[in-house]
Amino acid sequence: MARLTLERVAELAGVSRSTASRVINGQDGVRPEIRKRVLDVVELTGFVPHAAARTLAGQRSRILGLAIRQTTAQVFSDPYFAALVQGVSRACNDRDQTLSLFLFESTHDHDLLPSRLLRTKLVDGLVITATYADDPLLWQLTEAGVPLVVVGEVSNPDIPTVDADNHGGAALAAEHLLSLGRQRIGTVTGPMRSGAAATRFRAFERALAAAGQPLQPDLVVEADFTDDAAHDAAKRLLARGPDAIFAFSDRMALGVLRALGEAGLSVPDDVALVGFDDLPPARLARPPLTTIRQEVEQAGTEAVALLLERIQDPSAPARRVELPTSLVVRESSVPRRAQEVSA
Amino acid sequence: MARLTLERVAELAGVSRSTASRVINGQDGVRPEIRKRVLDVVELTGFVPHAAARTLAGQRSRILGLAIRQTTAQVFSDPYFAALVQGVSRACNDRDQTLSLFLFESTHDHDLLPSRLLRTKLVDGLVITATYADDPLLWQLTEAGVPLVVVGEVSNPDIPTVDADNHGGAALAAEHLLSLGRQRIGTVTGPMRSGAAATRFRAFERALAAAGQPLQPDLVVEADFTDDAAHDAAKRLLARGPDAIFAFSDRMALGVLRALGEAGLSVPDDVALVGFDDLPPARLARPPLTTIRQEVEQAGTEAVALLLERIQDPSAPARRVELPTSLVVRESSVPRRAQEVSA
DNA sequence: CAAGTTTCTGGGACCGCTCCCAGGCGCACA
DNA sequence: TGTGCGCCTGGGAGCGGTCCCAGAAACTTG
Repeated sequence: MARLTLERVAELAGVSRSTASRVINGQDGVRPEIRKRVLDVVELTGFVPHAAARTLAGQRSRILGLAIRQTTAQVFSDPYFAALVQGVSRACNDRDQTLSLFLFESTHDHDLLPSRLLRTKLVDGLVITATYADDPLLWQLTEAGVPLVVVGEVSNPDIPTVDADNHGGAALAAEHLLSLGRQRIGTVTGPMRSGAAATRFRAFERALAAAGQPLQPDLVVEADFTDDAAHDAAKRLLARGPDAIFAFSDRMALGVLRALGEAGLSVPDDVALVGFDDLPPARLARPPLTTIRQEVEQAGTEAVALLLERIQDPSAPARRVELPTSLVVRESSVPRRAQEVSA
Repeated sequence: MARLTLERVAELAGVSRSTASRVINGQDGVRPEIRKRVLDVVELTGFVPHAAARTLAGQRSRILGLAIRQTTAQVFSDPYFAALVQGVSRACNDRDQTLSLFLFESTHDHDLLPSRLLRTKLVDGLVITATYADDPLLWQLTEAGVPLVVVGEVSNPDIPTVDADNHGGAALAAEHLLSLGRQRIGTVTGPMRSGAAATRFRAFERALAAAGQPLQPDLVVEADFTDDAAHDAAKRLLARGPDAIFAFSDRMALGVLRALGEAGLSVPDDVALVGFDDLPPARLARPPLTTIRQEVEQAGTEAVALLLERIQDPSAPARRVELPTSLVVRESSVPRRAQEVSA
């Protein structure tokens, strides 16, 4: 059986390749009657254009890459990335793009990204996340002329980004803990070279200071967004007797929670706890976690939209989208007197 | 600047396109001296062959698809899939393949899979998971002649699969709970049309029966692998007073744990709990979860290996790889008397 | 009704690579 | 030294589309 090609479809419809191509790509300038004839044949045969041929001839692959740097082997199991992937995937499906996922370890697969995905012209553009604000990779990529969108913060103003309102979110957390009357408010931060962590930190610090209750340096510990690191960091922190902790992600909050449990401290009675993200684990934790909600999945779809814009017009100024954050109060931070109220 | 193409590389090396191609593809039959000349030019220029052109000419895209059906919006956040993706991704990187991720909702994106990924010849083959044993999609795909590997169980013997030893794992769980002296052993199963769930159930049932302590029908409740469903199912189950529960996944065990907590029951004192998977959440749960360990990430890499075999020789008999399972005992099922031992 | 437009349609030239085939060259053998 | 054979190498023909351009057809307009 001869392969089904555009040529064959054209033949069956009694038109030329060019005309068939126009119809299939929805270009106008084809008489309705002829258009219908072609569409009928397409319908009948189930013709679908060959991806590679299209790419080769048309210079566009309709494949978008999603690159995630794996700091540790477990990073991808972070529900944050799961949600992000979900959003990106949905957007790709909706906008007729194919998603290519690229998980790389900085050390090992580093050059695979440029060579495998980019210089081969496999992808039209890249959504990239889990990078640091001044990641050299980003410069490398922009210089290579790859359409790029970063989910998170970057220092290079020519790169479009989509990010949560980290500033507002952290401020909400601070105000909330203050409103509970907590006096010794501590924090388990992410790595400070991460833009998100740095921003949350500054905002948190500022909000506490504004309330006349500045953040005490000894109540600040740094972790790396994993629960294990947060657990260890929290153990150090607990020695300084905080009565409230703001963890920079839910996943880290879970680690903190574990440390609190091991120390025999009750939440929120002894220590109030607030996380960041509002992903499923927050709700499932015992006690359920108060957290700063951000729209991770939406960030994914938004990133795809930005990337498509970028691909179409690479010279347009880089847009930056900021997604809202909000406070979700659960049991891990209810006021002390209301503590006996159950879920 | 003229684009860097194979032609140009050949020119720079003073050889023909064909020879350059041979060198780049590692074929032999090229004089070492000439080979070196070409490789030097490649090194110097950083040439990488154009993916689409290769695909078009060579009939192989070097792209593997990973398709995951999304039963609920949250499925992908299941750490099981996270681990699987991780494994598949790593294997693709190692074996010079690109990974295309396709998350689809049965209802909405169903036909996107065949048309977007397959008929366009975008992918050389497909790893597919989260399907049911007799999923019509699988027949459809095999009939379309797409090289296919399923992670899980399928009824069609012509499809290669990689799967955990569900039978052995479930038996381990049963024996373990029996060894604790539990009398009223219940189970929260996955959906029975899932092959894994069915197998685990049969094995669990059989192992209990073999010990002269058959599974009581009223102590069996079915859920759908999500924690919420497991939580609800467990609430029903608890009314029948079980003293041990085997949940068919860690994620479900977490839901059960929540239900137990809400019912004021202690684990493992009142009810011993065993999960399945041994993914990170199991260790992080309070108390840490006894579980049946399976090598999810390895399943991913194995699937890629099988798929590559399949692509190379589609007519070879379908291999089935079974990965070992093992019992990991943690606090959720320690013997009653040892309960006071802390972590 | 001729000439000038505008609208459609068809053909050719690629896109960059792989693969097949033919020819050149060197060597062994007779 | 002539012939045969094997090893390398180069050229040509696609792979299946897109895009540009020219020419045909249909429609204006004076």
